[in-house]
Amino acid sequence: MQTLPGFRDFYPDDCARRNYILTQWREVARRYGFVEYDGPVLEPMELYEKKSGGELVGQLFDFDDKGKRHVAMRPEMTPTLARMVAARERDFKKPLKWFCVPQFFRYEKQQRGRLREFYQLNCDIIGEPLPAADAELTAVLIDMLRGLGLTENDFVVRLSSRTAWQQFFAQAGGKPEDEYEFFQVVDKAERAPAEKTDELLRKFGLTAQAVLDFMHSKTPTAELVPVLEGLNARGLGAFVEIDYAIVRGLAYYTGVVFEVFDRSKNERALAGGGRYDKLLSLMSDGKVDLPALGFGMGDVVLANLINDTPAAAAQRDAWLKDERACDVYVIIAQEERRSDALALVQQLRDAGQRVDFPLTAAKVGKQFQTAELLGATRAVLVGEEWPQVKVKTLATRAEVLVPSAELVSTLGR
RNA sequence: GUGGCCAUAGCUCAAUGGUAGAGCUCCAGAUUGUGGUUCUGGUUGUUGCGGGUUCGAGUCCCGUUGGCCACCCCA
Repeated sequence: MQTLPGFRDFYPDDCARRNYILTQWREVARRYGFVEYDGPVLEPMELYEKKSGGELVGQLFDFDDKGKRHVAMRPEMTPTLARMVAARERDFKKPLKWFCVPQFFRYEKQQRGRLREFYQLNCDIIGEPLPAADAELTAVLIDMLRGLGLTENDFVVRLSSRTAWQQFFAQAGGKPEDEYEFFQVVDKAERAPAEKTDELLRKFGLTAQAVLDFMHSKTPTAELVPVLEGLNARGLGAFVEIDYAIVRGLAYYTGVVFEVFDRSKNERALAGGGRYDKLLSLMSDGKVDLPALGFGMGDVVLANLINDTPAAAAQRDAWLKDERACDVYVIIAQEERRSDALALVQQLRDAGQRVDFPLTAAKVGKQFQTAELLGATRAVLVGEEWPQVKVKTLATRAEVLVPSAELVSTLGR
């Protein structure tokens, strides 16, 4: 039996590498004052039909449960977040800075950087309309990646603005109800042939050239200036660029939008997000009307980039080594000392040490080999020296004799 | 959802249509109280699965499942 397509087994090494990313995400989020929340993995289907108008429903893992409820594995967090905020909005001081590290499920064809199951950090700020929030969100995003050993040479945040395109469209005489269709054309303008774009834009009285000229202008709009200032003040200016080619696919973005790309261009987007000031109101049927912004960052593309960035991979490997399963391996050189050894094992574990030992009789050489394999930093040899034991530092091969009663305090240092 | 390439030992890969192999890993020993090196020996396969062509198929053909890549999409 193999795993379902797009799903992963996490062997201990894989699990440790995954946890490295999740741990860094949580640490940096907390450093920025974000608090963690979570919701159900399984949700009623209607929750997702409401927001997207059914377009994304084909990419859901959905089924009928035994109570005949139509349910779906969660493909994203925003609907759940909207429900949670709407239900208890008054309980929380604004702005809310919430994060979540959910596992998502999307029925898509897998390829590099895209599976059917993945983890995605979600950070959202709710209840703050001013650009200071956009700068703070972008800053935490940058520091997430810096914390994983990536630099401005490895990735770039491309900042853009839906507002800027709205104004561009309005000045050309476009109507607000045509905005989304226009955004879709803009989104594809760089990839599509100019003639095709011209044809699609004709009804709006626009040309491909006009759109591309604006797209490639690097002048920040009034909305983006304070965001850039906020990042420059933090010393993070080198990580961002203005790029109006970023539009984002979905309809609900209202202001600043951004995507993060690796400089090598080998990967899909590392993260994406932006402001969605109307969405909470839409999803709560007007119960709460709070401005909001957020981003999502998946583990799959990120892990690829770390693998292919030597400095980041080295930092991860150092972390993994530090997380190894075992501090002390207790070697039982004489089986008649096994119960004495077990007493020591228990004392060390009570003192918080990570301790392992052979469950069955084995040669001393084999036991050292196991200690080595488990990444133990020290071995404690229990045998003919009793009531003393030998403490050996495996890296230096240095041995000292220690009375067994003093072992815990000796190793505690 | 559409199209292209691929599938051989735990891993990386060999094998003109003619006896399925190598390296690494793993296990054991050299070494009965001392580990990463070294040496010796050993285990491991319905060649993804199901059909077909052939005297004979890992190899050719059809189907199927899975993987990789591009497009589509990307909450």
